[in-house]
Amino acid sequence: MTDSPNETVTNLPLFRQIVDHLKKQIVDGSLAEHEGLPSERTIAEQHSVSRMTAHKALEAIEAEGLAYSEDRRGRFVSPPRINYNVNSMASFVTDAKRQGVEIEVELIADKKAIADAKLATSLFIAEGSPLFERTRLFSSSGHTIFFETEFIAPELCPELRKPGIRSGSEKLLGERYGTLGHTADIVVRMAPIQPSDAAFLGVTAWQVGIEQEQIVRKKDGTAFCFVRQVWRGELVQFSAQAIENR
Amino acid sequence: MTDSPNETVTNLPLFRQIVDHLKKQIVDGSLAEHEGLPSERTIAEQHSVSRMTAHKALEAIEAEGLAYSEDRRGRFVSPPRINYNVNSMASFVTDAKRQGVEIEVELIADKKAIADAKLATSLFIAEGSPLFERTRLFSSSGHTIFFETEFIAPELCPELRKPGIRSGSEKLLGERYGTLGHTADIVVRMAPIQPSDAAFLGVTAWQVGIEQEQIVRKKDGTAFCFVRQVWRGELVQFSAQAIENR
DNA sequence: TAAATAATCTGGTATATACCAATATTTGGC
DNA sequence: GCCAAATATTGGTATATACCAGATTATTTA
Repeated sequence: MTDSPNETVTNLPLFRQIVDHLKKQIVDGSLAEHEGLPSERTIAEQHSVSRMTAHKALEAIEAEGLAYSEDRRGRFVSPPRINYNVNSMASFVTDAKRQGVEIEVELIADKKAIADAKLATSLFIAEGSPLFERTRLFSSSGHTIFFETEFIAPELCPELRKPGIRSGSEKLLGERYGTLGHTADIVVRMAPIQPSDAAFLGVTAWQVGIEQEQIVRKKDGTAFCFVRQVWRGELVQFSAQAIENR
Repeated sequence: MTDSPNETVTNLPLFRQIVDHLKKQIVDGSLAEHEGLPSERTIAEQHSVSRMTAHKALEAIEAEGLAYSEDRRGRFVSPPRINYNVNSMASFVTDAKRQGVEIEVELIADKKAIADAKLATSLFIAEGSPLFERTRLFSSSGHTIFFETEFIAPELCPELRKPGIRSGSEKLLGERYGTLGHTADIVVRMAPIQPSDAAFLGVTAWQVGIEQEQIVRKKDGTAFCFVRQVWRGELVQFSAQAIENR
């Protein structure tokens, strides 16, 4: 026993105490979703610490997924996590709806591309093959959640060539491949968000997020589509189901 | 065109340039796995920046999963990511072995516990019910990767009561439930590592990692085991397979 | 009233400095 | 050669200060 009974047994760094203080305000609801947090300078003054310490505290709050920052605008309370079931090909959008979260989808790119080494390997096509590249941004109440870039090999699915497919980009994920998509190999990893990706999300570059890659296959096992998603990591949790000896 | 042709088009913050410099050294192999990086003070001197800037750069390198830090010892090059297939109940250990990574398992706790609210809900048992709690630490070449705490409800699986089960803790994951475990509901999310968990992993508290929760079920669907894992996020990637209309 | 301008606020970055406590290393004594 | 004490090194934290450039708001001007 080195601590005397009446002194608090914290031993926490200073900025951690500020984190706990802010956390309380967020979880007890005195700060609403998307409501602005006090600025770094205000917090520094309130807690009589330097601005750098306040900065560290707010950074930590972000890491916990309780708030997000917008460069030179301020910091705001994060909405709760959304669950994403990676095992189901069902639409994330309808999935979210079931959780009471309305998702907006915005098409931000729809162009032709050519397969680089990675895409070529993933889709078993030649490097340089033509592809459709389509990027969509998913958000909720104006707050970006993730974006997704699909690379579709038209040579592998003439079904998608017919008119309407490119204009159907507003469609929900679950409907996008019609009866074409059957299985998908998914990889999820934690990674810092690259500047170009951060621009899409309206997020500070290099902050840690979640990267997801999918290879979508037809019923016969042919890969025809490569999907890459970049998520604000604190906004989502992934669920899956394991089965023995699959 | 605001940039003149002969000036580098970086526009990167100072610490980012240091990150890139270190990154190069790591990826081209001039720094081996688990080899020590230069200290913050050395880097500060080498690049003529303040120590805080060097600190930020090294923090960023860690966030990218290229290095890890040990408090007051130094920073070291991270080993490459390990893949973990969440869809298969197969052993992570044998899975890793197939990738050429040898895993050491250490039992760090094996005791009786009682169900709190969350465990009670997950396992459909009464709050306060007795449980077996077992914690194991998984590492590779002495480098911790994750730990796992299992909560097993003995009332739900008398099979596990017989002698041998508690002593079998060195067994591989895939063998642990014998033919008992059949499916598992898995949730994966990014979260800062709490101090108590960080202690297990030998990692700085609050740094972002990956939390996994499993509810393991028998063939009849009865949940009998709750598993919680905490990973060094940069060390792993999760793979899964999605199937349409499962 | 509407548009242009100025002042203020914001987070991001950077420096120089300082102290702490755990860890490594060197040194000294036997 | 071995062990203990002194020293150096390390990452973590904290402060005070400063500048930048975009965002927001207030003010002035046409």
